[in-house]
Amino acid sequence: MSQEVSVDDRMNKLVSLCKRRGFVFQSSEIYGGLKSCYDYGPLGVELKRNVTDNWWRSMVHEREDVVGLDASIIMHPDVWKASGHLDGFSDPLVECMDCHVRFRADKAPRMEPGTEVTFRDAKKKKVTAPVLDRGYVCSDCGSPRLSEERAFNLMFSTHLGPVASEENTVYLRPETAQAMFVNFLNVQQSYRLKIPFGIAQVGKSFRNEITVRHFIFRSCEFEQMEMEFFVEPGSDDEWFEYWKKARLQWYVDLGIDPSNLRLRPHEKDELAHYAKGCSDVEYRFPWGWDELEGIANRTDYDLRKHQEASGKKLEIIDPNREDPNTGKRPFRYLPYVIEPAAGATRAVLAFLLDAYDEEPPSETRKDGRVVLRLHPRVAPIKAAVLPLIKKDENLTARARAIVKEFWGHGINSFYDEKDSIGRRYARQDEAGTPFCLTVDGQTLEEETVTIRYRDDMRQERIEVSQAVDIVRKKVMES
RNA sequence: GCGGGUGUAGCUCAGUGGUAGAGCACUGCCUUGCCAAGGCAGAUGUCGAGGGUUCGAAUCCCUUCACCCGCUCCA
Repeated sequence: MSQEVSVDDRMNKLVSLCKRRGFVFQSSEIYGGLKSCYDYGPLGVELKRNVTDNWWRSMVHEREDVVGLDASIIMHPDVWKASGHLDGFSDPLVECMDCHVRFRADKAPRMEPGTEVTFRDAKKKKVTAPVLDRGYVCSDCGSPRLSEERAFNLMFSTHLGPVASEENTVYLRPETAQAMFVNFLNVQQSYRLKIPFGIAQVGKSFRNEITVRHFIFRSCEFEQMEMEFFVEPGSDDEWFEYWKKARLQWYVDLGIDPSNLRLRPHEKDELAHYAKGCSDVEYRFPWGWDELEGIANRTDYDLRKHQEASGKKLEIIDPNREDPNTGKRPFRYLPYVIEPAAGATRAVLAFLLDAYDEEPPSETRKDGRVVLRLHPRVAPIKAAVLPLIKKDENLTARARAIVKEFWGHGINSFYDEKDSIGRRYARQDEAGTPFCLTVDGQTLEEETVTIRYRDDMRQERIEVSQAVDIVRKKVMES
């Protein structure tokens, strides 16, 4: 019990820290805030960019077989008709008049209309009532006394053009994936790609979720990191296994505690209609295990749907191979797709929660400290440069020069001369800055600075001329 | 959307009808100079918002917005 309270506490403390230090603010706060919308402050924007940049680097830049795409958020409405989002996103919801649970009509237990069913009402009394013509009962208590079905379209709609009308209704994308399918041949042909290959995209998606919860975990406007990997049918199982492993490892490599991560295969009844297999990368959030990323074997479902709906062939033509069925060249086929689809904003929350640590008071620090043990690669600021004494212009000038040198090498670093040195270290600990360089009298005499490590507060002296290299190596190699 | 809870300074919170507060944080100066040191001075509030009751509302009533917990959905 006490543990649950402290876990709850951790989330609340993180939300406070996010606001206090400028990671995340509530959107439009001075107007009372807007549901589920959040803004990323000076440190938050750096962290989020580092997360997506590291994803891009690992998925696109460090591979021969994956290329990038940045597609428009508004797409032709037929795309969503073909993908099934226009239908599938209008889930009829029903509320139980007895237990007040809200559930999806299409997932409710079916019953023959007119059947007398016995269930317990709100006062737990046994009641009998006939099943309505709709032919289902409450998925929770079994009551047939239900509200009307109400359709909820989960896509945001707007109009393309100044006059609002049915004909020019368009939608904000509910996922980035469809742009990769629609552009499949454009990318493949322009870049002379051979199967297997992937198309990656990072960007915002929008869903009118029924319930939003858990800070930035589930919001109506969110950021995705998705990659569609096109493979020859038959090799899909192997690639599915490959990407499951690779994606889990990505989080581990960026410092998430492996004991807080797991791969959870979907149950058969949980699988989306298009998927042959799906596994979620889950993180142990304060409220329980929850999804960071889904890796799905989408088969040729999407390309087939778009091929049918658009009337354009989306097949790969391999002139050097014979069709296994006819024995003739070329071999034409629709590739299968393995999709690792990650939530970037969810990853940000996981990185923050996993890094959040409170140290009790110790000999060196009587107040204890709050420290974000972020991996150096995702840390918003890599190095803080601090003159030991503000009054000495020689020290401040030297420190500022060092910061400039870091900037010149593309390393985000920060200059701070305000308050005592201990207080400045504490501020950087809360910001997750892995390294502090302190410029003191010795610096001017022998061109050395102390480097102080966030995680264990250890200090050592290094040559100023090597500072950039040392920090860069620690950021890149750790 | 349903049920329960919360909303007062940047953060954590006290304040149950009678002059809006504390700690930390923040700004300036002095002292100190390697882990949130001390002193002096200072600034800071639509008491979430709107309406009502009252001589008087942070406090009572109504409406609304946002957040948290459960149900539900998803990356």
